[in-house]
Amino acid sequence: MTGFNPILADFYAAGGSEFALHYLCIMTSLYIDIPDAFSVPLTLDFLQRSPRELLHRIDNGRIYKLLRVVDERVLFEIVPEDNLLHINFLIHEPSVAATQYIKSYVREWFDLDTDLQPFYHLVAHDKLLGPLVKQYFGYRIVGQPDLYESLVWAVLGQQINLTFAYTLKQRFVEQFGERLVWDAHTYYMFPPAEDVALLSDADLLPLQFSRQKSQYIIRLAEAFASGEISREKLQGLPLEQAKTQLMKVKGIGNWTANYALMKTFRYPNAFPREDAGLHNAIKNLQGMASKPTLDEVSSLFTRYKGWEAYATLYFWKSL
DNA sequence: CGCCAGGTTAGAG
DNA sequence: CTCTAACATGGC
Repeated sequence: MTGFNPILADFYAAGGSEFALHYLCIMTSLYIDIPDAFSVPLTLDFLQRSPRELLHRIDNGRIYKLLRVVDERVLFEIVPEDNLLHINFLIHEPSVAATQYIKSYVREWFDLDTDLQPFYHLVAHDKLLGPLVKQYFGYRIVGQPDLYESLVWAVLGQQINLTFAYTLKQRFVEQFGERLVWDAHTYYMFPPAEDVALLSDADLLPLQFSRQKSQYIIRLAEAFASGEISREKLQGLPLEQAKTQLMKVKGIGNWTANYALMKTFRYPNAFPREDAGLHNAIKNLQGMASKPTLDEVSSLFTRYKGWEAYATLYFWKSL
């Protein structure tokens, strides 16, 4: 605890302890309202895609995560309840600013502020997506509020299968990320750009990064550490301008830029048109003999105009 | 062993 | 602007 709390001061003066713990629990609670079209089980499924994920932990339907907020380390759990998410801060009470940050982080992470009704209305009778949005009602884009982390993860996943991408990420986070042990579990944070900027191929090649991935990631970290790129600089730009800025960095092509625009900036019309998984999903659902060409993808997506990101999410879900 | 994977770049036409 | 080779390595 930091700062003076008159109630706790009175309490400590009285010499009790059980009451203090109880009181702390109440103090460190936070509630987030969730919209109707939000599926907790589907969100948890997504978060548990890989057993190698170290940046959050799911246990008994609760989500645990450690975040750095300026110079604070905040460990919290998210407890889904009927129409809200209950957030408990563990270890210690965060500052007011950090509390607000966590609250907006979670809202962004699960995209709780998007009204999905227009999308559901648009594709209700769509031959391809209609059945999917019924089956996976309330499935939302789990985003990545941190632009740097979003881009590094996208580069890690370029041209390799997702299983191996998670292996690389696990090694990267274990070796270079800060960790905190609490209640017999280890929580990790993504390696900060300032640290990664100082690495070299000699550090990353042993983790089985290709020379290309190693270079892309180090240069990306340098760009963030120097302030050359930041979420703040790109926030609010029109989609095409933001994409152009991102693609100036080596290793960020059209696919990666769109991925970040979709997962971090949440442009509803951004989507990775070149994505292999998307192509396979379309091929399967259409019963095509081979994967669609880029022109065919563009043509198909005209009917999802304004909701391309969510259309892509449900195509991926079909795989 | 072969094919593919949540691609990107540099270079040629 | 489009097409191609090179990159690099695990998963299945």
